[in-house]
Amino acid sequence: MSQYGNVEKKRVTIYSVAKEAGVSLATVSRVINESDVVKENTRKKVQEAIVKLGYKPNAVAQGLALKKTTSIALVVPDGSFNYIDKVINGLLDTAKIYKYNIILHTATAGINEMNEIIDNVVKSRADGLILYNDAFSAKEMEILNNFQIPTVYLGNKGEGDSACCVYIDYEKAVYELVDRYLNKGIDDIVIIDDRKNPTSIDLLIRGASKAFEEHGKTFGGFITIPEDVHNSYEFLSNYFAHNKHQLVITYRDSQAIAVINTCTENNIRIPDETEVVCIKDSRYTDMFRPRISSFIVPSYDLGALAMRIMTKLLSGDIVRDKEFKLNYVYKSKETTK
Amino acid sequence: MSQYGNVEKKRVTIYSVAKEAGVSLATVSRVINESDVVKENTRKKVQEAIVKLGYKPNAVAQGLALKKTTSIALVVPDGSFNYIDKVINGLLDTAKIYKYNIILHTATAGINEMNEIIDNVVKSRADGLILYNDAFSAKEMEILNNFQIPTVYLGNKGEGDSACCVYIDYEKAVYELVDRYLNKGIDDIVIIDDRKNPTSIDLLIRGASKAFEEHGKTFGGFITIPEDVHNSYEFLSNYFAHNKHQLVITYRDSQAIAVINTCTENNIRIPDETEVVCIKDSRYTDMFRPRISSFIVPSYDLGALAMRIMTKLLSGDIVRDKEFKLNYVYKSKETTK
DNA sequence: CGCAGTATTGAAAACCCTTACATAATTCTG
DNA sequence: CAGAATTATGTAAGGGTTTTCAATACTGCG
Repeated sequence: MSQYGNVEKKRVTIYSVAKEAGVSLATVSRVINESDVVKENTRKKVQEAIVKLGYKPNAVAQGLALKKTTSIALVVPDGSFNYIDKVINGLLDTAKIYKYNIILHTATAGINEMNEIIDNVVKSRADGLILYNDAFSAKEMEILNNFQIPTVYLGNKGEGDSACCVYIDYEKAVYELVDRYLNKGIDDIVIIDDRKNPTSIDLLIRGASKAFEEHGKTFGGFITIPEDVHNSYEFLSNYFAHNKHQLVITYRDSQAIAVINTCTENNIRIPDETEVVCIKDSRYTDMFRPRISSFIVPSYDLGALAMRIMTKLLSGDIVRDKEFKLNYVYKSKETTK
Repeated sequence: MSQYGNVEKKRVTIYSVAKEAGVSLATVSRVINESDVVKENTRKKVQEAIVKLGYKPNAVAQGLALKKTTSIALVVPDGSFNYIDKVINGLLDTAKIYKYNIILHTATAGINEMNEIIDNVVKSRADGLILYNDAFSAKEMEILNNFQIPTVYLGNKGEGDSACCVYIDYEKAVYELVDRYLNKGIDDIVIIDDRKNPTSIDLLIRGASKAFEEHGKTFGGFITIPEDVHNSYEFLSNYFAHNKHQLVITYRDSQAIAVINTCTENNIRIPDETEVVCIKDSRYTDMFRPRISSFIVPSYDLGALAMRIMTKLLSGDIVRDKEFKLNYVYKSKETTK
């Protein structure tokens, strides 16, 4: 079977173009790659032949000859698209500018899966790897470090110190938030951990702990949704029927919504009795009623920056800063006083 | 610069393995490709050499030799990830099973962009193309038809009759829905069109029109959000401050939420005075209060099926059915009586 | 007009695989 | 145990590019 369908059209290669234009294939190659040595006259002949035959360079052959594919592998956690859409948009837009293709991989947490993906990435000879890693554990990250490929960690710090990373400083965000509440004398603060974003939740807890420590207290307020619970909504509903807190911090919008709904159902008034803050802003935090207080984060820029750093890495530029923290803005809306 | 980083490690190729194992490269190739002609003894030697050297086949070279890349291009509308996440999940999971790589492209509506993407796809020599096309116009689709590559349309019908397509039959869904309301004597029905998913909205309107016609009436109830309006929320808010309808149908959850919020703000009681149905279900339709009545659609299966059809297409199997419609389930919740 | 020097072009190797065909090794048959 | 039939391996061409180095075509100058 031919490359495209059953119609056996003969392939148009650099040879066909060379023949059509009456030059050697080397010259055609030079025209394609915009080398400035080729004479204006021959360039025109070649260009015409290219148009006439509808020639499109074969990136596979180029990849083999150049030992680079101008494609980069993007690994994201399974089922994460709904909350990283803007990141991906930023990443893809930037990739387009630099003419990189993105090969998309999803990974469920797990070492086997991670190894499989790496095999795949190596096999595909992607020039680089961007890993959105708020759902992977240190163990999984370790696998990556053993394998040499320019890598940018996205959404969180990397483990090895060699790789670049781009992320929002959630630790500081939570620190500031909690500090503010502690100053107001509010210390019944909990963080919801649904075990789906371990590395990010770690950051949140670290931030809260730091604030508590500075106030001479110890932070212990995380509600961990047990692993065997499939419907976290039900779990939270049950929990908030029996417990009340002054401030509930969640990572994702869906968790904030679950908390707000369950509180409301249990006649806990928001924000009067319980305040809720969602760390990761989304389009829904503004559409939901009450509007959910959250941190506005530059998700698009996050993706765009990651990709830009990758291009720097690949062009051989020295990247001095390894760690890029992006700013957030806290936006108090209707779920906080 | 070497393929990976600055360390100029010498590449391990099929030659190195052959040398290490004391066989010819043809034999190594046979072992890799699990040909059954090679003797058990030599196979073992080769396998050992592969492990020892850490050899990983080069898909680029394979692609050149085999004239196929085992990768398929996925084109989705810009900024669509938040609402097609499950589709992509299904698609990627299936691709993984069949060992296909997915090269991701986003397209804003527009002919230039579409041409650029096609250039890119051809250049990359992807074996096939899957197009999520609920945001592209006929004009853009036409470009695709002029170019020979196995294509599966996802989320909507294709224009040409040659290509396969997988979609939810929204036309029928709306037809049944509207028919039910007309039978109850309710005919003040409107569809919100935000101009972002023209082809899908067309289906909705067609379904509604058909139902109206069968009842001897004409359907004219679409609220089109003007092109120059950037904040559709504000537009709807303004609209519903002055207008009231018995049934409002929206395509996406965000539109339904906007309608519900604006109605509520204008003291229009839902569902008593106005009922709202969201066609495309999402995780938020259940989390929002009131819970939004919607059509549950098998998004994951949609993606999975598209990919499976693609593998059939590529393996040269004859695909008899070109059009795959998936079933939906209407779920009446709290925004309808 | 002839030659040095420069601007263009071409030939061929390299990139890393697959596979048809040829050859070598093994097994089977009488 | 020879020769046929079969099985296992090797050789070499081909896939479509880039790029080095050599060859050729031009230019300007004396």
